[in-house]
Amino acid sequence: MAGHRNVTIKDVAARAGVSITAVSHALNEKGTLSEETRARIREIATAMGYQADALARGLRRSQIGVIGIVLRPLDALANYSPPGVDYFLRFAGAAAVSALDHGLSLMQVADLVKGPVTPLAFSLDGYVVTDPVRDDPVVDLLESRSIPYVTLGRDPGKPEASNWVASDDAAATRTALDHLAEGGARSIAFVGGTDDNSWNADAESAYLQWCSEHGATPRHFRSPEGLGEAGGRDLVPQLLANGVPDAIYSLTGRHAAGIQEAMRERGYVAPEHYLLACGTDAAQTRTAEPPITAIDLRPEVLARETVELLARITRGQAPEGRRLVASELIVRRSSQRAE
Amino acid sequence: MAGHRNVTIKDVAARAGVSITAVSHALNEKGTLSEETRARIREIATAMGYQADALARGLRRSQIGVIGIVLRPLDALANYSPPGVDYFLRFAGAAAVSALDHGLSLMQVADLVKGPVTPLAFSLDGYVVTDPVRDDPVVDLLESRSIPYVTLGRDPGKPEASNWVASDDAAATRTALDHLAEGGARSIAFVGGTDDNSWNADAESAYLQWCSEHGATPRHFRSPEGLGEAGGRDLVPQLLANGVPDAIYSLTGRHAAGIQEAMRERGYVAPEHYLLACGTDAAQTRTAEPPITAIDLRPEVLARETVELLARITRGQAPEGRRLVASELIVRRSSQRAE
DNA sequence: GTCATTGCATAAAACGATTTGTGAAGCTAG
DNA sequence: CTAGCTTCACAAATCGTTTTATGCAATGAC
Repeated sequence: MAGHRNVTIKDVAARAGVSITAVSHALNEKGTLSEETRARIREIATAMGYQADALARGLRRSQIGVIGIVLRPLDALANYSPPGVDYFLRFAGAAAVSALDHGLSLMQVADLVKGPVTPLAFSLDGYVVTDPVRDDPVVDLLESRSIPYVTLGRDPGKPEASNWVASDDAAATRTALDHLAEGGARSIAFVGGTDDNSWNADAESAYLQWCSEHGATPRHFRSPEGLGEAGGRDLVPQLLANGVPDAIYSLTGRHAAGIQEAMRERGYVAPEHYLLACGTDAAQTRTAEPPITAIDLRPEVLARETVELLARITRGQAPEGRRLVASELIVRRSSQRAE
Repeated sequence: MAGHRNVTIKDVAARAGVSITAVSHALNEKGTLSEETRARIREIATAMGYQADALARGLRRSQIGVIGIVLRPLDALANYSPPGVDYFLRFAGAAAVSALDHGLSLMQVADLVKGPVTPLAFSLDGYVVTDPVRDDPVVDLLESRSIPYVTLGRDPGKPEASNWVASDDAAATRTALDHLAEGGARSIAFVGGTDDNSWNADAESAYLQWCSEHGATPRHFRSPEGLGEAGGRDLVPQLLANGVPDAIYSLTGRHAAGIQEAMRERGYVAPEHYLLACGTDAAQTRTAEPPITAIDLRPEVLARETVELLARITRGQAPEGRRLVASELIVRRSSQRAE
């Protein structure tokens, strides 16, 4: 059943009694062929089941219809799909679907900068890079190879860049804090990550701003993203150092889950003893006991916008970047003061 | 920052003062160059940051270092990542990692047979096809293009084929049924899917066999995979038609979840009123209330074996296929008779 | 001094498309 | 009849590799 060599442009040309140029022009609406000839060639081509070889075409056009995606924060983690990061999985899945709408397909590329990388990596049409950090080596690499890319979240080191899509983290943070304040919280502690990306930066500065506007004393903590739940747990003694805070706002889902556990072990349960909210929604926030109020960053919308921007750029169109996507607060039990 | 054309083999040749043939030979350990020349060329090449263009190389070698994966059962579903199918996600994730071990990377290809498909689809080195059904059009397509592939689960229409890896579903089914019987169940109902794939077929026939060996009357139901939880719910009246069964063994996680819900609504709770077990593990079986006993198909092991087999085949080595992977029963509350 | 033999390097032909430039007809205008 | 236009098709160059076949020195044997 093997040896069935695929039909090439040469085969079609032979059958149609024309040159390969004619075939190429007919199929790509180029050149100066007569409409009759075009039609005849098209007909024969489909009859023979001809499909242009993507590699050969790509070699000429330097476009192969595939974009890469680099999930930056996951590069750092040992496991590529730990629980609590389903924001990225949802984003990647949605990006793949969106890509199809533009006739592109999506290839996930693991860590572009270390180790042997996919041979195809540098032949892709463009990249989506999620949550780059300042002076991100992946971004630098793409720049040096002049491969187009769009980042999800601003690149903190490139304020002038416009090739990004991001969730409106400042607004989301204010919404969450307002919600907690409405629940009666006066002192709200903030827990962020340590990666130098725009998500952490924007949420943090929005928190500080909010505190100053509301005359609250900021209580502000950080824990490395990589530590996950353990990082959240370890923070609890500090969180309790000056008494139990009225509310805790944790950016990452894994920290939030760890905090909730460690708090419970000490006898503090949300929403009775404190309010809890999280900056991103995940399986963990949904299934926690009690379920944790969280911000839905709307990865599907973000993915659509990101891929659309990248697709335009690869098509050489003028990019209208810097797109902000509004998030949505999902109120759950952890922040609803009992009646 | 653009226009920074990548360094080609020609550039390296020019700098080294040799022919491009020499460069190619030096870098690929071919030809009859002297060891000194080889070394010198290698040095210059790395100094210049040369990396062979994957497309051009692929055009010659017809191997680009990328394999495709088709998640067959998901093609049928509207959404590509509905809850309860995380077996596939785990499998795909693990396959990607395994691929890297073989210097390959993995590209997920959505539905190869309908609609416009990735241009690159037919230039990939090979495919992993999960759970093909009888006369699967995807498999036929790959055959007709003589693209190598390995299936996860036997192709029911190709008993002579050896290019497959599968979980040992007959053994797993017996293990689960034995476990339920140990819990005191005499009548055990079986719920399978309707897809004509080997998973359904093997589990079903193992069930019938087990029943005849144990003198039990088989009570055996089917519901289309696509219906998900609703399909499970709708089956409950039939399941209860002849009284409450001692135990229910549902192959898919989504059916199991639906069954559990609809049973509870009628006042039947596992494990008090009946025992429940599921043929695959998923977020739903873990977080259900009570958590559902399930079979861990060990997607990571399956992925490793599958990719390894495919990698050998693409390298032209003699394939040793037909690999069976043992599953593992995870006992949870739904099947543990209270003391 | 000639003829093999060996050692080393290269020229040229693929791979399968796209694109640029050229030219052969057929037609019209003078 | 010829110059000038169109109209339509094709030859050949190109993309960046790999691979096959060829060739040139230098060495050794007689």
